[in-house]
Amino acid sequence: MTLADKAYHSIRNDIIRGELSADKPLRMADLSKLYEMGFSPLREALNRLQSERLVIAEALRGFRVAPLSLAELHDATQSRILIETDALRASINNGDDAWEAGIVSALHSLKLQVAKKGKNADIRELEDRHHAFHLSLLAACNSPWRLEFFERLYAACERYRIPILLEAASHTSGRDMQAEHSALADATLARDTDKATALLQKHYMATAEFISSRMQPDERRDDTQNNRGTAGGR
Amino acid sequence: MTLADKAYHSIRNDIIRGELSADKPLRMADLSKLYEMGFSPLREALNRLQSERLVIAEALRGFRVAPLSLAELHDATQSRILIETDALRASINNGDDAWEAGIVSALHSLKLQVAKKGKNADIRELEDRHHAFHLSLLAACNSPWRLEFFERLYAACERYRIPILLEAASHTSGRDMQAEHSALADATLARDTDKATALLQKHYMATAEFISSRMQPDERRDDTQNNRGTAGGR
DNA sequence: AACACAAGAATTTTCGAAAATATGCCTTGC
DNA sequence: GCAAGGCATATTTTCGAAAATTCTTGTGTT
Repeated sequence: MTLADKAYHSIRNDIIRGELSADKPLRMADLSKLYEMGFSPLREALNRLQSERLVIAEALRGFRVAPLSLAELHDATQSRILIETDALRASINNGDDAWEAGIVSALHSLKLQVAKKGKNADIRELEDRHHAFHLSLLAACNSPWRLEFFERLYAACERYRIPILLEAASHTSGRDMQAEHSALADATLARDTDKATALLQKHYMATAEFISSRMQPDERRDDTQNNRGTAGGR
Repeated sequence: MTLADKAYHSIRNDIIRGELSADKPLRMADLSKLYEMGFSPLREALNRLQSERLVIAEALRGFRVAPLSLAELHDATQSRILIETDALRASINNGDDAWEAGIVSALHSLKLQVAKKGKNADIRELEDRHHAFHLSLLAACNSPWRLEFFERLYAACERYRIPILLEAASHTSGRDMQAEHSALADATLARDTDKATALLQKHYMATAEFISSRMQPDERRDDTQNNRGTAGGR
């Protein structure tokens, strides 16, 4: 694995997990110190992330973390539902024994991690297993393109979910995520396509709704850093 | 526009138009001569294209043009249908006067270019207008993510279409592309969602079928350069 | 006071060379 | 004759500095 690869994974993680916050300018000198490498591998990583819409590049004005907005959350959620319900349908049609085993295994692994809740440091592991579970459902869809889009949208949505997960109050959402995951796995393994896709849709819409309701405080802003308000004062 | 941007557009074009053929290794020294710039902007461009699946990168072994395969053509076609029928539906719901005008204008522009057929050099212009027409249909869908996926899949499919367009025999496909485009525009402007999406689906499936049938000769190989078969001879 | 302009500083982008790694060839040993 | 190992070459990857551009600050003019 080259330095550029490491840079890519590190920066991607830091953006998704919110350590590099939305709209933050990414100065080469700072990144170079932070990740302990020269400009070349960093710029290569940033160029990849630009294609994935996690960073924005402006010619001769460098890179910055892509902004967040309610509009994008809704667009990403709707797009996920479109692509994943289709992929889930295909998976249910094509899936073999190994696919089923993968789902059971991923669900169990996720449950185990949820049981260990409380420690903040484990949120990353929890997220990895959550991602693995949703991927396992679609794994047999036999469509590299749709899986690619799944990955893109998963990353896009994770950026909205993580900050809320970090506020311990996350369980007060009034819903039982694990029950939803189990029901989704059950319907899928039972090859009940309509039920499974309906549950998947509800699962994503509920999450988007919950995030929307909690996003009001300050992050709802759609426009990029408008200093106008503060600068003009007095 | 920076050198890296120019490199990105040039290489992307050359891959899509087939000047850089599938699986071809992209050596830095060659690219540097061909595009007349140093390694840095070239590598940045290649990293972007890697994210778009137009080039493949292997750590410490450089880049090569992404391979073509019947399987990918079918996957990309099915994915296009999924995403674009949805986006077209949304566009028909949301579209305003300017959207309608854009379609009429793009269709007319496409027709004009088709009329000028014969000159090979115009295929690029023809392709640009074809792309613009299909984009105009979806322009009002109000979903940046779906438009992004449209662009990705358009590029992926164009790689299969272009080589066939270049063989002058392309018109012998037994179908009238312009009639299909006109019918598609008519149904869309009439806000007949079901008819428009059905036409779009047929349009793409017919193209994929035609390409499939013509791909037999030598490009059908799915696996990347497997020397096994020839080496083991007898 | 507001604006235009210019010099200096900060930053991004690009280059050319050095370091790291892979590839091909040739020898050596069996 | 053939595989294993090692040297030379080719290639990718990374660095550090130079070039190009933007941003900031200060000055002068209206």
